[in-house]
Amino acid sequence: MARGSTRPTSRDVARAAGVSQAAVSLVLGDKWRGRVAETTAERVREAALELGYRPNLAARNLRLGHTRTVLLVVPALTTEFFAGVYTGAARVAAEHGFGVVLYPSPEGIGPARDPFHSAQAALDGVLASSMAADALTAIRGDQLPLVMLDSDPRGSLGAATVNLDIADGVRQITDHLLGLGHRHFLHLAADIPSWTFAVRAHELTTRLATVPGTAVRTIHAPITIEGAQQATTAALTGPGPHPTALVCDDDKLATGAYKAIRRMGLHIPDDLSVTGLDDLALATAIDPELTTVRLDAELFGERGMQALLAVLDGRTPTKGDIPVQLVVRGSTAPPRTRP
Amino acid sequence: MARGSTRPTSRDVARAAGVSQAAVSLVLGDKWRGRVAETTAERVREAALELGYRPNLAARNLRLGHTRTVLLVVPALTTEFFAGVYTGAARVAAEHGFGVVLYPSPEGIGPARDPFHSAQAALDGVLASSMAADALTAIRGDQLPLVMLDSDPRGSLGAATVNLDIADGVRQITDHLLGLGHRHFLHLAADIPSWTFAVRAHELTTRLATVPGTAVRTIHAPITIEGAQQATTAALTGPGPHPTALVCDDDKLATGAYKAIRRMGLHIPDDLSVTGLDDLALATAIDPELTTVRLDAELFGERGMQALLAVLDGRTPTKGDIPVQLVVRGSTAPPRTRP
DNA sequence: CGGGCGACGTTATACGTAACACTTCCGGCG
DNA sequence: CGCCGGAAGTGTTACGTATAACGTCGCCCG
Repeated sequence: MARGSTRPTSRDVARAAGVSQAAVSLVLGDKWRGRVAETTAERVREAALELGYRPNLAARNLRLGHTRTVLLVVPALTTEFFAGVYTGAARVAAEHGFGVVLYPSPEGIGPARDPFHSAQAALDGVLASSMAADALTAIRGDQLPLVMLDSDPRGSLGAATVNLDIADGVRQITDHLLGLGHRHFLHLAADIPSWTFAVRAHELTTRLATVPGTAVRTIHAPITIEGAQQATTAALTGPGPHPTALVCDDDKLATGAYKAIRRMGLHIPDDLSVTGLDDLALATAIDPELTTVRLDAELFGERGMQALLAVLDGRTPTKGDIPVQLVVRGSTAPPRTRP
Repeated sequence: MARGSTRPTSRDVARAAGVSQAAVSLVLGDKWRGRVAETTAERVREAALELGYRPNLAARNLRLGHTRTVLLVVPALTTEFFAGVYTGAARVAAEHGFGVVLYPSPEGIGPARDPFHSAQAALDGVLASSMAADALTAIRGDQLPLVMLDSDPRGSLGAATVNLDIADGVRQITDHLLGLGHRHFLHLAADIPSWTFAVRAHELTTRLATVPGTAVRTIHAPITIEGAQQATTAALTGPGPHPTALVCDDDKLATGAYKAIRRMGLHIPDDLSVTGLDDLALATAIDPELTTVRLDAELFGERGMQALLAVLDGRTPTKGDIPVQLVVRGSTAPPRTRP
C-alpha cells in the first residue's frame, strides 16, 4: 500500500527527468509549443507516468484562483427529475471543461449550513458502490483509501467492503415462496455484471437445488420499467411451462413486470406471484402492493462511512453484513393449481 | 455586485484589526486559548465579520494536506435507494467533521473519466433550484455568481433565472379538463413555499376564474406518497360537493392520490379524473397511466448551465422559458354525470 | 562581421493559509 | 535584586503549482 510514501510532486518529476519544475508544468500543462524540445517533453511525460504523478489540485486552484467547477444544489436525491437536470448540466459543463459537484440539500439532518465545506477540494478517501465499477479504474489511479459498498469481499483489490446481507434476503424470499407451494420460478435479473446481482442469482439457484421438483428459468433485463416489461412479456408469451412465481432482482424490475402481466390480462397474485427487492416507495404505490425485502439504505450508508473513517484512521473496519428483512404484502399467494 | 473587488484574505482582516495574519489564523481557527487576549480576539472576529471574510479553502487544503472531504460514488441519481445511502453517509460524516461530495457516475455521456476533476475544490458559481431555498442564505453569504432554477424572475436577488414554462403546462391541463366537461376541481398542492408551486396554484385559479360555473378547492400535502394519500382520503370523505377532476402538483402526489382513491373503491377515470406534472417513470407505472405534463429535465439542466457559464463569462444569459407538453393518458375522461 | 532572433530552457515569485520558533512584557518568588 | 515563566503576540516558512521575466547559444541575414 505504501502508506507512508507521500505523493510525488512536479518537482519530483522534474528531478527524475533532469529538468526544472517549470518545464514540467509547461509540458504537462500543454503550454510547451516552441518552448521545450519534443524529446525533452517526452522525457518529462515518461517520468510523470513512471512516478504516477497527479497534480495537486489544491495547489493548482490556489495558484489559478479558479476551479472550473460548479455547484448544483438540488432539493433531494429522491427525484428522478433532478437526476435528469444533473445529466444535462454535467454534459454541457463537460463540454466547457467544467466539472459538476452535487450538493443534495439536507433532508432532515445532514450538514445543514455551509454547503461549501461539503463541496471542497481534493479527497481523503472514496466510498464506492460496486455498481459504479467502471469508475473504479480511474479511482485506482490515485492511491486513495477506498471502501466498497456491496462488493465481493474477495477480489476487491484489498479494499474493505461493507455489504448488505442480500444472500439472506433472497433466502427469505425463496423460502416464503416455497412455503406457499410454488415450484416453478422465473427469475427476472438485472443485466448488470455487478456482484450484488450475482449474489441474487447464485443464492436462488443453490437454494432451489436442494428442493426436488423445482425449476427456475432466468431472464435478463436492463433496470428500467420498460426493459423489465419487455423481457417479462417475451418470457411469458413464449412456449414451455408457465411459472407461478416471478422473482425480480429489484422493485423497479418488478414494477415493469407488473405492467407486462397486466397487459396480458393476468392477475397478481392469483395467476402469478411477484417479489421485488429494496422496498422503495414504489413498492406500495403499485397494485397490489409488492412483497419484497427491505434494505436499510441509511444504515448501509452509515456503516460504509464508519468503515471509511476507520481506514482513514489506520484502524481495521468492523466486519459483519447488514441484516435485511422480508416484507410480505399482497403480491404473493399460493399458486392456483398444483402442477 | 462589486465584480472587480477580490475576496478579502486573512491578511486584510489582520490589517483591519491591527494584528498579524498569524493572530487571525489562531483566532479564527479556535486555537487561541492562552495565546491571544479575549479583547483582541473579539476585535479580530469583528473585523472578519465586517469584511465578510471567508477562508480560501484551496489554500487551507494546500497547507493542511487533507480536506476532511470524502467522495461517494453512486451508480446514478435515479435510485431512491442511494438517496438513503447518501443521507446516512452524510450524517455520520458531518458528525466527524467531514463533508460529502457526490459523484453520480455518468449515465450515457457525462464526464466519463477523471471523477476527481469533477470533485475539486472551491466553486466558481452556483446553480440552485428554488426548492432548495433554505440553502440560499448560506450561498448568499459568499459572493458567488448564481443562477436560479425555476424561481421567481422578480425577487431572485438580482440573480438570473432559468424557468420551465410551468404556467403554460397548468394552462394545458386545465383546458384539457375543461374541454372534457369538468367543472368541479380539487387541487392537491405541495406544502412547500416555493415559487414553482405557487405558479401552479395561481395559474389554475386564474384560468378557472374566467369560466362561469367552475369551482376549485385546494388541499396541501407533503410531497410523499403517504402524505398525498392521507390528504386525498380526508378531502374525499369529507362533506360538500364531490369533485370530478383532481389536479396534482406533481406525479408523486398523483400516485398517492391513486392509492387513496383505490382504497375508497372508486375508479379512475370514471369516478374521478386525475392529472400529474413531471412525467416521471412513475407516471406509466401506475394503473391507469397518468395524464401529465412532460418536463424536459435534461434541457432544463443544459439551459441552466449555459446561463451560469454566460454569467461567469460576463455575458447576459439569454431569456425565454422552456416549453412543456401535455401528455394525455388513461387517467382523464369526461365526467360521468353533469352536475 | 555584428547583431538580432528563435529555440530551449531556468530562476524567481506569488497564491492564502497554518504552525513552529521566537520575542517582549510583566508579575511573582526566592 | 535577579530571574523564571506565562501571557500575548509577531516573523517566517512551507505547502505545490503556473507563469512572467530572464538567460544562453547558435545561426542567418544585412
